[in-house]
Amino acid sequence: MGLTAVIVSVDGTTPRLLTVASQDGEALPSAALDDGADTTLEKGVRRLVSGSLGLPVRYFEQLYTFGDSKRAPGRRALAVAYLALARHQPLSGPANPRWRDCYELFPWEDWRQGRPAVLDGVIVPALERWLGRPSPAQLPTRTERAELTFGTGQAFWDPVRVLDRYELLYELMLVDEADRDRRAGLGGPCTEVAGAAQAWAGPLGGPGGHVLPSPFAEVAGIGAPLALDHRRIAAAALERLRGKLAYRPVVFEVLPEAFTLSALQQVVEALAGQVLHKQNFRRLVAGANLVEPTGELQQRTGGRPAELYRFRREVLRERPAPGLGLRRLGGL
Amino acid sequence: MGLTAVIVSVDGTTPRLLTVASQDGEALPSAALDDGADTTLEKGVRRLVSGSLGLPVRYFEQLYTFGDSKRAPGRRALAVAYLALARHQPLSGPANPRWRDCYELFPWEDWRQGRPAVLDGVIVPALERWLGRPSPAQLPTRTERAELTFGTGQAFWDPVRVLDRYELLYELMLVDEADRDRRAGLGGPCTEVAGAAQAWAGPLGGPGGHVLPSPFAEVAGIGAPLALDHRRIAAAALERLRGKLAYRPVVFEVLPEAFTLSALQQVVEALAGQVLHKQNFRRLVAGANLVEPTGELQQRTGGRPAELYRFRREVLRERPAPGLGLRRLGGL
DNA sequence: TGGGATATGCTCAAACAGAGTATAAGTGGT
DNA sequence: ACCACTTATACTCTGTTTGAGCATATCCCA
Repeated sequence: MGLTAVIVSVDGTTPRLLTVASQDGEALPSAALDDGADTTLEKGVRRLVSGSLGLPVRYFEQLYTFGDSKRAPGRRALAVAYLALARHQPLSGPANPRWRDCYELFPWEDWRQGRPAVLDGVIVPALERWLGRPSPAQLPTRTERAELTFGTGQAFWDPVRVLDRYELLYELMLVDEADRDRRAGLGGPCTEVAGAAQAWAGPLGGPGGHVLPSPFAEVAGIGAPLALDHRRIAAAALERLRGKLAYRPVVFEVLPEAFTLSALQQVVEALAGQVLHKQNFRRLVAGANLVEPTGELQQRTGGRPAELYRFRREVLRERPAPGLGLRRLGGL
Repeated sequence: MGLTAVIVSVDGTTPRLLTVASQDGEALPSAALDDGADTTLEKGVRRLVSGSLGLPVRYFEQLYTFGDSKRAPGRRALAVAYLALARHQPLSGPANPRWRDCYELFPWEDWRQGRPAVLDGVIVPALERWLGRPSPAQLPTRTERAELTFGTGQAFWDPVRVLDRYELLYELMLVDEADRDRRAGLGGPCTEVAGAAQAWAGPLGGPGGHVLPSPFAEVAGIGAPLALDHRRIAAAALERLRGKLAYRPVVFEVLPEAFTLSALQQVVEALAGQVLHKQNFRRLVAGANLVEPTGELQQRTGGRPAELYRFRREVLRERPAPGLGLRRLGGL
């Protein structure tokens, strides 16, 4: 039983996650659960994050438990993964901690400078090859899956479906670890995650598909891999975080005490991987009463000075945010 | 390492969850993880649900991993909980399975007949007593917590925060198992769940509070308890399910193949614990293209016959559902 | 045949989201 | 001191979505 933490911060406009050096290469910080000391899983995570890395973590939540017996060579490794948010700060320590740019791991997820080149350069062609040789029964399913996850065809790009996309790329052998796992005799189906998989093959059955033989491995893998299945875990974390942005004020946990509205917007944009309409964003934030001015100004913005704001922690209790009116019933 | 399943169905207008008889009393179906057979956690759950109960489960997703070493007497019991959806059907089996009315467990969650009596009868008075004797530092925090979770004061009732409410009731000793756990020397802080707790005590620190001494235990506990912490797990499941209703078409997994719009609405209302505006609900469903008419009519509705519809499974792939535009950024 | 019940269709206003225009107030160079 | 440039902030306009209610259709049953 292990614990794994995906610790996220934002450095200016760059979303980052913390990695450490491990015997298997760059990895997410992990630790075995100490049955004596860790009376709760949360305590275990705090020990892992605050203790060994000395990092003040401002928010965390349980992400997912990965239990595939094939996820690591040899042993069955059950890992409870946590998502954590921290303010950006310099790192040091025996484990060689490092703030990694999230979009080095997931280059296709950053749409802030427009549609990422890797999509049309590598991914879409690979998807087309994948769709080009279908068993007739599979074709519609595959087409739909490709369209929905990557927003080809009619569908839109949904910034939240990070994990779906990663898993499809894994199946297509477009990420290095797919090939690596296959060589190691692992690389079973990507089924085991977040309730995402089973949507494809109808009720219950996960894709059940194994990774493709090989012919798609001609290109160098996209993005930077991590040890074991840690990049998958990171994908699940980014998905969760993006989803959370929409209904809970979590961004503030990676922002300093006082910040400008532009800074706030940049952080949201960094995590969402999308640009937002500036004026409307401002209206939204103001309307929600999420922040209050500190009275200070930030000079040297390069233009007009910006007012500094702080998060109104009270809103954590105020927000009407009725979860299920007809209003929020977009999905059903 | 155990698996626990919260299997939900809807019987007419009654949401139900499956319980079995155990040595500790009525419990959720659980099983130890079989390291040999269960190469993935999902397989383990399928074995648990389909295998031992013979129930066709149409959807499931991992819910949460409960790892508090105090959650059961003696041993450390780590349990991965899954949420599962099934169509309602008669049960039988050696484990004495039974469809329990969800709102027997959580009477305060059903607002379909108006504000539940137990709120003003028991809960609000207890909250007021709780707020009446605060250490001065605690008062604002407690007030805010009470208001947000139970929608007293300014705040609205948020149908989704099922777990928050259960946990507060547990701390207030208003549910039987709180007292039971205390006697058994368990009943540590309720911290360990779903990222809900830490919202209260500011960054990181969970409430850290232990259950109250005793003076609140004068009333009989509210609702029907389950073994161990299973009612907490059920609360987490209901919360997840209510949240999911808003953005994923999961209701259809508990509905029969063909259904009327009224039946669909009744199921949503049953799970949400809220009544919805009929005409608008209809407009919403039609507008989302979620269903298509079968051409059949259902007679004997007591009034005009209703058209029968089926779920358009294709929408699982169509839905544009852009997750993060400014549009969906209500929470931030 | 008429009353009651449910299903279904349509209207209307308020709130909201997306996009654009205009103005304010700094910085840095000349 | 003045200029161009940059960023911040305010306001407008329009189409869409939501909440709520009214009206009509079509059955059952007494």
